[in-house]
Amino acid sequence: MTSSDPSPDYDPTQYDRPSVTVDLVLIGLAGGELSVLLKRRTAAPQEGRWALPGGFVRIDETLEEAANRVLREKIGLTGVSLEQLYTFGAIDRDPRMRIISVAYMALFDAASFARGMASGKNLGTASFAADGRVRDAAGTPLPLAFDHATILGVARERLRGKIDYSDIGFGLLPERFTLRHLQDVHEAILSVRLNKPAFRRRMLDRGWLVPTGEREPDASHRPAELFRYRGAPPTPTAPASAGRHA
Amino acid sequence: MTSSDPSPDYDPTQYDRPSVTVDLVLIGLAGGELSVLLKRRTAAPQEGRWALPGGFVRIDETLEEAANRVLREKIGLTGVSLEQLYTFGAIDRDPRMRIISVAYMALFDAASFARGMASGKNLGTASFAADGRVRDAAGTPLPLAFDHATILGVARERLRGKIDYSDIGFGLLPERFTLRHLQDVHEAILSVRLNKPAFRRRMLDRGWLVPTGEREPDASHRPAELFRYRGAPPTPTAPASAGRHA
DNA sequence: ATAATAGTGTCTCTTAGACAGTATTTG
DNA sequence: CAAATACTGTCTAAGAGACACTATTAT
Repeated sequence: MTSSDPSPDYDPTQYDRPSVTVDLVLIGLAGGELSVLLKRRTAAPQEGRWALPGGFVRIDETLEEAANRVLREKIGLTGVSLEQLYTFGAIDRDPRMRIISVAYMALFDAASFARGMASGKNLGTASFAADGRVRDAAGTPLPLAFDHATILGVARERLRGKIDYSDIGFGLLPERFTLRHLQDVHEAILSVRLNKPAFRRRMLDRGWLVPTGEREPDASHRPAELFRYRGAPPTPTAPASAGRHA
Repeated sequence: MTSSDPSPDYDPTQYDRPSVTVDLVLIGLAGGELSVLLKRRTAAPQEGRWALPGGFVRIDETLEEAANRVLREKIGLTGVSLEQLYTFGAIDRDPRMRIISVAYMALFDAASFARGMASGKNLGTASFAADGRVRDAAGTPLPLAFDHATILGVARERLRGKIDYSDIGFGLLPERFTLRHLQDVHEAILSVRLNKPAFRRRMLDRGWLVPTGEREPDASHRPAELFRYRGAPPTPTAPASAGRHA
C-alpha cells in the first residue's frame, strides 16, 4: 500500500498478485498517416491477431526501465523518449491470467520506424486514422488482440491533445525538416487540413525552430528551407504531464 | 503479457510479482485554496508522516473498482468520478516491498470533502498551492510519506492542464453555485487572478451553465444568481482523456 | 446614502483563418 | 516559358484582458 496504514488483518503477501506488463505504442508517420508498429501473434490466445509489443515488468526494474528493455529487446531500438499513457486493469483483458498493463508511447521518425519494423519477424505497421480503424497498407482492417484497440485509441487522443501546444510533433520528424513536413505531422494527428500561413506564423513565433541555411534536396520544384528543433521548451517538472486531458 | 508472443523460456508465474496498489488524491476547495485529504501514518515505515489514502488491488477487481472500494472503505464516500492520474513504479518507493501504485484523483465539493475528512481518525486536509508545498491550516509544512509529494504534483498539473477547456471545475462545486464561486475554483487551480467579464463571457458562451432563477442566499450585499452545471459536455470516448499533457 | 459586490458595454490586443499575391526552383 | 511549390502581406473574425460603468442588495 504505500499510503494508508496497513490494516493489521490484511497481509498482502498472502494474496494473489496480478502480473504487471508494459505495452508499447510505437508510432511513426507513413504516407501522411499515423502508423503503429504491431506484432502478429503466432500462438494462442488470439493467434493471428496483431498486438502491441510488450513484456513483463520484472521485480528489479522500474516501469520505464521495463519499457525501454522491451523496446530494445523486441524492436531493437533505444534511446527514445517514452511517455506513459495509461494503465489498463480490466480483470479479463488477458484470458491467461490477471494482467495489469502500463501502456507507454514513443514517437519515431520514418527512418527509425522502418528500422524497428525490419528488426524482427511478424512485425508490421498499420495506419490508425481518425475513425479508430487500424488498417494495413492495402487498407484492410487488422484485428487487434486483447484490449489493444482501446490502448491505441488512448494514444491517438493523447497525441491530439498535446500536438497543439507541446513539442511532441518533432518526435515524428528527422533532425532536419521543412515546415511542410511539420505541417504534415500536425495534419495527420489532427485529421484536419491546416492553413499554411497561419501554421507558419504560429510555429515560427513559438521560437522552437532553428533555420539551417540549407534547402530541401530532391525537390521537384522550389525547395523549402530545412529547420531544426531547438530543444526542450518550457517543459515543467513531474513524471506526468500537465496539459489537456479530455 | 497480453501483447507480444510469450517467450517460451520465460514463464511469468515463476517470477516474483510486484504488488499493485491504488492511491487516491482526493481534492476539495478550502479557504480559496486547493486542499487534499491525507491520512497520518501511525506505524512504520514513515510513521508520523502524511500519506494519500490507498490500498491493494485485489486479484478479482479492476483498478477502478479498487479505487472506489478504498474510497468507500477508508473515507466513507462513494459515487464519485475517479480519474486515473498516473502509475508510479520506482523500485524503492515503498521500503517494505516492491509496490507499483496507480494514482487516481477525485474532486469534491466542500460539504462532501468535510464529510470525508470527518469520517475517520488521523485524517486531515492540507492545502497544496502552486509552490508544491503542502501545508496544514496553520501554514505549517506537512511532511509527506513515500513519493506522495510527487503524486500530488502530478495531480496539480493535471488540474491546471484541464481546467481551461474541460468540466472538471464543476467537481469542486456544489450543485448550485455562482459565477464567482466558479471563478474562485479556476483561480485556485491556476494560481492566477482572472478577469471577471472575460471569465463570465467565456463560461456563459460555453453553454454549460443553466441559470436557476434563484439567488445566492446570505449575501452581505447584492446576491449573485445561482447556476447549475448542465451535464456531460463534448466528452469523447476512451478510458483516458485527450487533452493537454505537458 | 454608503458599501460592497453583481453584472454589462466597449475598447484594444492578439491570434488565426482566408486568400491573393510574389519568389524561386525544375524541366 | 510553364508548372509547381515556397513564402509573404493583408484583411477579417473571434476571443480575451482592461476598465469603466450601471444595477441591486444589506446596513
